[in-house]
Amino acid sequence: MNELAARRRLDPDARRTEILEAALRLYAVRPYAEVSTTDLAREAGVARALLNHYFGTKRALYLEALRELLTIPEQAAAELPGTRRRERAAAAVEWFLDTVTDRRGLWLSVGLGVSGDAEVDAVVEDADETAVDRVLTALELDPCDEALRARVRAFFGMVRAASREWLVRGSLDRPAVRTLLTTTLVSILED
Amino acid sequence: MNELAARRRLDPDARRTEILEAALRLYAVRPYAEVSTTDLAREAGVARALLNHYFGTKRALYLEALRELLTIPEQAAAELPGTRRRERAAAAVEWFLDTVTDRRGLWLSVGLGVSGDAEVDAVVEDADETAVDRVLTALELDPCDEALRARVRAFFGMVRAASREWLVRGSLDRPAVRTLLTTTLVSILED
DNA sequence: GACGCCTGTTGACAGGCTGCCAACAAGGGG
DNA sequence: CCCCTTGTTGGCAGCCTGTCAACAGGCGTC
Repeated sequence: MNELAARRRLDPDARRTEILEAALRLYAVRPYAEVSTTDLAREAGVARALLNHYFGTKRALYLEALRELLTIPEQAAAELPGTRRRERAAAAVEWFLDTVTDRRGLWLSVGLGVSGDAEVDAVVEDADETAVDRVLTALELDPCDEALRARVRAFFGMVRAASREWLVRGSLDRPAVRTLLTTTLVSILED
Repeated sequence: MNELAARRRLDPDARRTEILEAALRLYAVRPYAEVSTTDLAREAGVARALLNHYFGTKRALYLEALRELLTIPEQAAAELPGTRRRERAAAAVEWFLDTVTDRRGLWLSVGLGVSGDAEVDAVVEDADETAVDRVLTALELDPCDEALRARVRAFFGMVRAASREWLVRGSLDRPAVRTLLTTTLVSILED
């Protein structure tokens, strides 16, 4: 921290946000294990100890960043066009593809699947839970049907894998992904 | 290594295997980041430096263990009962569920999804590739159709997520998973 | 049966990373 | 203008990993 930038004194919330955004920027490029707290501090233009002060632990900061990333913009999704279920499902898929296109770098980098790590999994599962709510509500289905929710969560597994095929491998183009996901979504909804 | 066990001199292959199996045992319980080379060495009853001697790096040992775990027993799977495609698909799914039931601990622990880490992903993708071959061959479909392969890989995403719902969450029972996967598999095969 | 060599095996070292704590200083209140 | 709250930092202690020279098991040789 003996850089050009002098010692600034910031509002805690502002500083927290600065650090979080720096973290998101780094995790967008390299995976968790390859980012040191020194890197994070440098990117945020801050002393390393400040990370611990605000987030306690490197891991906690990562979880926070992950949660931030996975938080779906709560907007819309309720107002989907179409009347028949298949049309509404197609619209939901389309909306998802748009969102992913925006956040492409981050979405793909932070790890999209289940990690085998309990805390990381918990964050991902939380995010999935609200996503399931959104989907079921948008499709006018019962959000309390546990078996149905489970099938949608399973469907999300395919969503992640299909995104990868589309964005990383390039083995499917966007229309193909749309068709695949829409068809599958409709199919799993009917028992 | 000043334990009870005296210094044994082993055939390199045997020692390699011992270490690998020790690693699989540990990774079955704790995730990669929480297992130190000291732990690995103790579990294998060996000096820490020997891990590096045989595998070069802690990470390389992990990748080896992961590859070992994901290697599908090459047996069978070609001789599936049933004649119609749906029957054969159902049989394939059933076979998969049996396999997972066996290796449950390991399968679930090592992380089932995409990790965001290039090398780990590569190992998982390799395993997926041969799995795709098996499935398409068993179902008498063209293993060279790239779009088809991509859809099957996407399907594997659902397979992993559904396994989780079944084994970890208990939100789906085995018959429900079977139905879900079979239906979906058949559905994605027909463009 | 004793000796010597090949090589499997190990202890110790160096570098790097994380969490913690006492000390420093920005900047608003008196 | 000074002081005090508290945001911020440098440095310390502990742990972890990769490397290397040295040790010793056990097979071949005499």
